[in-house]
Amino acid sequence: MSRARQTVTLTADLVILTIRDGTLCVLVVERGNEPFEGRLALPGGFLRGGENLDETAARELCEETGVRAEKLHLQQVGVYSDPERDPRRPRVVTCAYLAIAPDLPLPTAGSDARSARWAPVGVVESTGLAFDHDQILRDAVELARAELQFRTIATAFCGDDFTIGELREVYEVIWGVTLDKPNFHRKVTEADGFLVPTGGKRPVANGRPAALYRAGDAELLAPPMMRPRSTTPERSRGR
Amino acid sequence: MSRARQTVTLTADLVILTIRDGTLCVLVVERGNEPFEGRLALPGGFLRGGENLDETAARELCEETGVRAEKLHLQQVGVYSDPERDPRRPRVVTCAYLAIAPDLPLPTAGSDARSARWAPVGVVESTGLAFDHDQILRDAVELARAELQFRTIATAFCGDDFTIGELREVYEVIWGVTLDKPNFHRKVTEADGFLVPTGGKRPVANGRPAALYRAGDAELLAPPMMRPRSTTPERSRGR
DNA sequence: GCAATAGTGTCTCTAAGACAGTATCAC
DNA sequence: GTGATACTGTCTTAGAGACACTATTGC
Repeated sequence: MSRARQTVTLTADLVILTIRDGTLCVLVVERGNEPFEGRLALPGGFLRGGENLDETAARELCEETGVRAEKLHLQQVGVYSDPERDPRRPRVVTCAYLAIAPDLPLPTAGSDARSARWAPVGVVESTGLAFDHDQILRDAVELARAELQFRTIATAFCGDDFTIGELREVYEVIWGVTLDKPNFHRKVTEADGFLVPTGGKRPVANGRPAALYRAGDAELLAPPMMRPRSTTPERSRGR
Repeated sequence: MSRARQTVTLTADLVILTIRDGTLCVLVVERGNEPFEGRLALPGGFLRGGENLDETAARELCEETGVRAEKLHLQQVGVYSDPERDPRRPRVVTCAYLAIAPDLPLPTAGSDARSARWAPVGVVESTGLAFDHDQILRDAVELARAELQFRTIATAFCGDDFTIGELREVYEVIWGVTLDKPNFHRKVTEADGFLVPTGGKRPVANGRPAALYRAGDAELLAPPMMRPRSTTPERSRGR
């Protein structure tokens, strides 16, 4: 029996991150069915006939956020396949995806009437999620932290147009550090293909208006954005 | 039908890399069954009852190389789930793993009498593999290239004890570049936790004997090993 | 001695970090 | 004007790269 090939069902679970009010937030849903009915969980869904898992994830992402998935950053985190991770039969194996979205209004009273909402990652990590979603969330956030250094995904947290101050806030919130404003400004404006100035300006409550930028073509950030070494109390959260 | 939950079988496929005679090589097997009978493919196997996919991969790795999987580097690359990737029913979805091994003798005439053998990655990429294994191989090699910069996995290509010249060869072969010997030496010996001197020396054919090192505790290489920008004709191979 | 590889010293230059100083807004 | 934020200039310093030089072997 234990040597037999397993037949499993596959799901794609989403860790959709955004920044709201200076806090890293994740989209969670309240489960309406067993198992773990009433508990918070990551959104996700089953693989369907004609699609691959990336398409499953993109479909779910669109359903949950109301935004075309092509406009958001979406990448695999990993596969979670422990035999005991889901009590259902046949075995349920999931592929976790990291999605990054700007601060957008959810379709709360939408057609599905899903109880999807943004919750601060820190809060969710202490209250706990269903299944092994705590582990998935930790892994996805750690992946996002690492990718910020070498790839240009930080712009995915911002809207189409954004200021350098908003981009800096992305790094500061996700890494839990404070960065030097002048140096950050020089660094990102000089990184080739990272930012494209739109020419527009955004008035600020009090102060000089900030120039607006759009995301450039580059996917890789060269040279990388170095993460400060000293100010890193985030390590303690790791596995 | 297309909206129905799919039931699938899961496999773990392995991209086992090593360096032989100054060439990056991958372990391939000749398929003995349909589909793709007689074609070359990556080794892999089905998920079994009591195990998760990481354990499936570790078991296969041990079977193919004859080495305890804990001694080798093993990590997920990604999930490949296109509906047409495997003609069998039920659908076969695979999770690809990257494994890194020192140049070791294969159990060729072993119990299983598997036709496993090392083949240069460049040759395999031009002759082609079964299924979507060409894509998997490209992704795994690209992952290895990227990870070399920031993690200490290069030591996994070496034996227990190795010289700095051997370690430098790992970088040069995988990146397809030549690195400055003195600068490389200083860089890796000063990186905290990367190398531990054993005190031993290895005589060389012609020249001063090289000091021997073992892999240190660090997983992250800080500061990272920067990959030369100019000498990179490898990009053209990408997807 | 010569050839070959291992390893060190030193100079240059780029880029990161610190931080003073300037620009442009609301009031 | 003050206060706030955006942005620029400049100095310092760490580290990458180039490369001359020394060290230790086989012959």
